[in-house]
Amino acid sequence: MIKKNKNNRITLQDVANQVGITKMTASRYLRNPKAVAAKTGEKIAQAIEELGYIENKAPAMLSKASSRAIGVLIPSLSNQIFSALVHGIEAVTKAHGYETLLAHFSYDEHEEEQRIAALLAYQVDGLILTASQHTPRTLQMIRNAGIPVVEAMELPPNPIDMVVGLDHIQASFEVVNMMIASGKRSIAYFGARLDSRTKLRMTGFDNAMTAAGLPLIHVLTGEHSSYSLAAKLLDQALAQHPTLDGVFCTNDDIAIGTLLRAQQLGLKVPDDLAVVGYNALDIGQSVLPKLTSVDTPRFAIGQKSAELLLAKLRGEAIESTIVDMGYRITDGASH
Amino acid sequence: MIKKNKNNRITLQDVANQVGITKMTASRYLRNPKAVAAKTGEKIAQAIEELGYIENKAPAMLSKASSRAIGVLIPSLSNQIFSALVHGIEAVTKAHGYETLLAHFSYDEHEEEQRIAALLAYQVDGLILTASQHTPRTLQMIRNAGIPVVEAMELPPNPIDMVVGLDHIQASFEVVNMMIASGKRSIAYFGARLDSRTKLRMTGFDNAMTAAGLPLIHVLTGEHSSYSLAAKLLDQALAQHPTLDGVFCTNDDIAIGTLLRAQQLGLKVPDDLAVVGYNALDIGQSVLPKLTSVDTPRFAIGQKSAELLLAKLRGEAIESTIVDMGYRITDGASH
DNA sequence: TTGTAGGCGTTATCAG
DNA sequence: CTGATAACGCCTACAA
Repeated sequence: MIKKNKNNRITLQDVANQVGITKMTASRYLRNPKAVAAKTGEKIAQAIEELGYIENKAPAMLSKASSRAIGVLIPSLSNQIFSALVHGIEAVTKAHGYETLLAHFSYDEHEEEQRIAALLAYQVDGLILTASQHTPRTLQMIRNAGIPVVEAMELPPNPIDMVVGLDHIQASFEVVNMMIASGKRSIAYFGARLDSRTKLRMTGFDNAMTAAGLPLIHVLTGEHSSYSLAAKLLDQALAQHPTLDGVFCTNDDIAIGTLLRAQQLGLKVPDDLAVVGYNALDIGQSVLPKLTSVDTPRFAIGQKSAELLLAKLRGEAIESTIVDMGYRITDGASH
Repeated sequence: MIKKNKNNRITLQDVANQVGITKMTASRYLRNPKAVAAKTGEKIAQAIEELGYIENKAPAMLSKASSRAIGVLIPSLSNQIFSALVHGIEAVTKAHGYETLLAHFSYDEHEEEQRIAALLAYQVDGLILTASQHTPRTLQMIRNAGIPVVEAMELPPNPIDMVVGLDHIQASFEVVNMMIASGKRSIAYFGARLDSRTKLRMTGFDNAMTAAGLPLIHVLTGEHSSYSLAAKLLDQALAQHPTLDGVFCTNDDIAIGTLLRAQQLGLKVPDDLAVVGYNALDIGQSVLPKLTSVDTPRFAIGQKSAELLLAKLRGEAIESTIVDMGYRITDGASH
């Protein structure tokens, strides 16, 4: 009969009892199997297997300086961008034996604050954030925790600590200039769910249009972006601006919805209406014409963010605490 | 100067020192502000604010039976289905003051095993899983932990504990019968990333086709589903089966990609080719004709899963440990 | 209303 | 190579 503790979970003591040693030896074996006698090690391994022992993170969180876990905050669980970012992060953290605690906050600063408090309660050694806007209390909590932080995706002007991102204003400026160079004159910006990146892209759009002496047309909504929402935005834009000949969209979901709607209305893309997206999702390759979009290196941003964070945790010198990972404009045919 | 402990994080002792009381009183205040004198409470609140004290989960994980956290495992971070499931779960857990620890495993049983071990190391009180296939070691770990488990999304024949899902075989059977009733005779099943739900839907497809005396056409790939992958699948299917007049897809991503590709090839949907999807994502409403799909109540499944789990944690009697949440076939026009 | 003592599971440290 | 002891931060139980 297997003895269990109050929590009904197997402890190192149970393993030690089974083998007839002290938990100290079992503990040593777990961290470094060669630190105990080969014979003892074998018995311990067998007991662990037999009892189904699972590590307990609590004591480490309680007593050690490091919990060997980092927290990652993403705005949304259904966005391929952040999925790729997380995969990039985990490619690095796994290789270094770090746990990744994931939390999402639905693009809400106060929700972010609560999730960060929860992650800090789990004693994470570092944080990777994906927004550049934080509540004062969030900033205070992070300061108090005294842990390294990476803000990923953007290049915020007043970073908390380290930054790995790209210049969304510049990328938007460049791609809108391409649209203007194609002869488009009445271009609208379609924005949804007004998060910080949506605003940066709008700034880039505004800069390009203003520089060309063209009017600014903004069609914005606070709703979560979706394909069907895009159709509504286009209908609205065409009603107000019948001469509309181009749309720069804050993301590919909006862009695809706009493109499909335009084609349903009998508009030729890009001749009658240019449509440009952002993020270069796969679906942009499945429509005709292929979608012109801004490709962002989110996997690489994740990797670099994790590398910077772990380097700082190891106390290594960081060459640059602000890293611009750049972007690429895809050669679509929709602009 | 604020005193900090070894971990450099503020503890209740720091708060108590600041006020000139013992940490016990501060602890009491946190759990129930009315348990201490009003004046003391005010001072404690002020000190907590001033020092930026954040709860530490470690002692609770270490000493109490309950960590007030549950673990949730999802296969993918970029799938709206699981995003909705998680939102449903959190709607319930938040209301009950439970933390949700999220992990993803990329549709890989062994990755799932590792993530479950990690969640158990964090002393979660319960688990919500989204797959019905688990490694033997996963099952053993869960048994050893002795915590309640909900398997969500499917109705597995040999459940670990509780189940909240729907009958994918029946849903697929029904929708394929609709295609047959529309006069389609040469229908293919498009499957990607062969997870358990893909297989269940294929079984439903097979059942319907066999019952109608029609041939089984399977076009499968182990790749992650995407719009552009769907185009390849359709090209392949048409090459092998020139008389193809219908496609039942394992999900809407594949279905939309198939529909767009069919239209690019000049095929009329549904007259030349019927296309039916699964999950009823928003994009199905943005294409013409609107996509016929199977709508699954994933938010409600999340809610119900969390409710069952918390009820069991409270020791309440559960009426039924297997809950079928049903499905609905959308009235699209693509079949 | 507030304080004291002890314990949760693991590991650093020091002994053997 | 292995063992004993103390410590981590909080909470339960008991005491004042």
